[in-house]
Amino acid sequence: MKTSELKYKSSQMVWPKAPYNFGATVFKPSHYPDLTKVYEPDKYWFPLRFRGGIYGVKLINRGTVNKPKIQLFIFSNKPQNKKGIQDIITEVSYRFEFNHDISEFNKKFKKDKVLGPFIKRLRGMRMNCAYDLYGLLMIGIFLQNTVVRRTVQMTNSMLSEYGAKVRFDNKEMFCFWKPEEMMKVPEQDLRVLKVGYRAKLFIKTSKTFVKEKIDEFVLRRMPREEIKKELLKIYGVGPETARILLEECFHSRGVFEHVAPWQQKIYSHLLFNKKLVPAKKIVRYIQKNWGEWATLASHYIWEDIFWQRKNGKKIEWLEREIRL
DNA sequence: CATCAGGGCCCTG
DNA sequence: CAGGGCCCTGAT
Repeated sequence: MKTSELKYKSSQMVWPKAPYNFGATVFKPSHYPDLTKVYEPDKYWFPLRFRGGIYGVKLINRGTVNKPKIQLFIFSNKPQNKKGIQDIITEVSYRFEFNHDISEFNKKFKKDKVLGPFIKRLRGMRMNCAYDLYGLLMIGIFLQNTVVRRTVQMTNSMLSEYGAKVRFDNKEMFCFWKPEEMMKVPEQDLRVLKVGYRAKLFIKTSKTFVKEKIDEFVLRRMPREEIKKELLKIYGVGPETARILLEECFHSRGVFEHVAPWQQKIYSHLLFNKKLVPAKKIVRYIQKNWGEWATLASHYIWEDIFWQRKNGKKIEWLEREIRL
């Protein structure tokens, strides 16, 4: 495989809207590890497919939660111009919610009996999505109907075979293939990589992306319910994958309507201190308590336990559910 | 050894 | 609307 060397570099300073929690926003400990990004405390590297090109983006935290400041480096394989740089910054701002105003969320719930402690620990955390819609959909397919270990294995083998390897700032990582490429791959070639029946999904959804000219920039301007309707039309996208895409890629934060069985167990522990509470009850509870902020609220509750785990706390019941 | 379910989804009856 | 099948793998 050919590695793209991104040797042209530019640097800009950006000031996200406070409060902005850099670490908790760029890195999500609940996500499975893969080769598409690199995280170190206060630093984050990822490839960005944008307008037909691949760029390398590096974010460095130069501020605090209350006085956020981020240095944003762009790496490319050809010289950069002002307009291009500005457009990439706008895109990264969208993906990492630099300009979202969450002050109302904090004000409203910092003394909330349930949510308060979570907000205290993760204050300024937002949703993020380093991927474009197509990339995140690929992740969604890797997640379907399997355990995390196998998801990781499938992702890595597919990236090594079909991904675009990029190198910048002395880091190497993979960017997902383009749908135009994947739609032409014979199903048998994918089956060899042990992705099972997902082989068909990768090819079919790629064809859909190309033929229907699915454009996430158009979707972003539509109301949530419209986006959801469009996403569910894609073969292989059901309620859970749509939820992932809506929350992460489209930054939808007001509607909480679906929990997968795995999440159901974890929310049952965290919110009800019980082994298994009916999914419907969990959904109602979260939506009722935190209304137009329900998704963001659930995100705080969700990520918190994984941060504790990352920071070395042993949580027996959680380990059983993760099974890495 | 066999059987089963897993961070779903589609299709069928 | 319930239930079976799908790839593969580790757990039982």
